[in-house]
Amino acid sequence: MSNNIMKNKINKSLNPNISVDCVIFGFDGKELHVLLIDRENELKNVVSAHALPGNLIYDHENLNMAAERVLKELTGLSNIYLEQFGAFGEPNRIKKKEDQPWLKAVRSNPNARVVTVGYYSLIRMSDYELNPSSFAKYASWIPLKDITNLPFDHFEILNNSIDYLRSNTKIRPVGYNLLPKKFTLNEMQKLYEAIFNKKIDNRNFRRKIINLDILDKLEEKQEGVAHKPANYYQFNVEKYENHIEKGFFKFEF
Amino acid sequence: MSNNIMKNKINKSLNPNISVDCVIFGFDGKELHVLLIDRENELKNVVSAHALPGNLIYDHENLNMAAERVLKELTGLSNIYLEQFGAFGEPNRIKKKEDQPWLKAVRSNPNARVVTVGYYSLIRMSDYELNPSSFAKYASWIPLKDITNLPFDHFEILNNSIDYLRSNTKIRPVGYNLLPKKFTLNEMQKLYEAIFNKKIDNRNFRRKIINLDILDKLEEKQEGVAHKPANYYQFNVEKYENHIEKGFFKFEF
DNA sequence: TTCATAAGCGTTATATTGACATTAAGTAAA
DNA sequence: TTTACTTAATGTCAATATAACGCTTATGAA
Repeated sequence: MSNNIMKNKINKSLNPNISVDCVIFGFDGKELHVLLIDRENELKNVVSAHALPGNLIYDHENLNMAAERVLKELTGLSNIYLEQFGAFGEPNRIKKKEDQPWLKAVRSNPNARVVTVGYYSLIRMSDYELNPSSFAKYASWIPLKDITNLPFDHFEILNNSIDYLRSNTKIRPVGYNLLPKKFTLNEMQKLYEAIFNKKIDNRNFRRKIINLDILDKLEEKQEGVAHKPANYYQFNVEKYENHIEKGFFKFEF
Repeated sequence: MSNNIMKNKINKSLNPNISVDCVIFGFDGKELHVLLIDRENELKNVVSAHALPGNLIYDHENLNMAAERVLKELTGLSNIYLEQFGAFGEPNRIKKKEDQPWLKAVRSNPNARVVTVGYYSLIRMSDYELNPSSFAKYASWIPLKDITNLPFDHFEILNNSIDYLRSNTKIRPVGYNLLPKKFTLNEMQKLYEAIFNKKIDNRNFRRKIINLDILDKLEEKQEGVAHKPANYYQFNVEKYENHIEKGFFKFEF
């Protein structure tokens, strides 16, 4: 075996012990969805067909690259900003009996201990087309509220990502990736209500958001709606980024 | 080889690809310190003697357990609450030339790609004795401000943990593990000043902290000091835990 | 007695908060 | 063309939190 081939082989090997899993939240204007893959594709009659898109990483790529690659391979989505939110490493996290058939079908070393790193992202569903490449598997948007269990520790990972999303949303603005370019304040409010899963007073919401000074009010209004048309807003990217950077904290000294 | 021995061997094997690293912040009443191990112990003339305490994990332990074990083995510290703050997985994170001699001295597979999970903790230095067991290696407290470089990506990991600590301190109270059982408000203020590395107005600090309603004012005062004696306070554990749980966020709807 | 040191306190002007109900602007239907 | 329907948009008040700012107090040491 020549040195080159050898090197190539080493570089392109999947690491049996490290994986990434992606929690992609999508917003359709009404409720939060999560992007799940359909494992029937790989194994018929798998106990729970849906799972978070995730897989082992290659030794030549870093964790972010791995998450992006895996997401693309499994769902077709690319150019998505992914943020790490935690590592999950219970020794038995993929040892449940019902999860073994699938592991055996897809892993060359199904018994290896795997630590996974969780990544999450927020996107507007209408911006992306699922499974566009022939390489991509089958993935679909499932309403968050309908997800009650997942294989492995994916349900725990999902719940962790939700906690993370909520904490994060209290600390810095959210929505640039979730809302259309132009949106109404009520659409934005619905997004926040979806994230926190509770009703928000609309006067207070508007005041708070506007005082953040991250939005530009446009001239444009809704058209063709059977009610008073709402004004469109858009994010002022510079101010938005600035707030993302600094956060808005209660405790400043 | 009997089944038992085989099992034991599998269970007790170090995973070559996954490690944990611990950033332990200590407070002495004046400034923040970080607990670093001295690698001269294992290899003479190593380029940078100090490093974060960290090592590969066993396949039978979860990440938290691994962090606790590694910390104990390398520094002697135990019973410390460790919190995960990130995973670090650049493919070349341990590939720097100057780091190789040490890796070769301590790792059976020094070329393996290793992803590490960072844990951090905050403790009062006076509460713990370093290296008490014969098993423990050499570790010492280094003032944070004096740490300008570290081997591998440890300096990056350290900086990440500081960011995490600061964000966290803006969101929930800190200090229960860092301050003595009884402490003065000025000691607490010094802690916050050490964390944020800036002066804080003492009237405003007192008002904010007291309004948080997490402290109990004691009858006791300082004795033997050549100035007006300060009143002692202690954390009201129940209220403190409650605030840790809920956080104090600017954005409530 | 006075000196040095750190502790401890208070006010004011400004901004932010939560709670709460009505009017406005457009389409659709009668 | 009038009326009904639907969602958008707005304002006030009382309470609370904020930043900025300097002087007095209690103790041990000299």
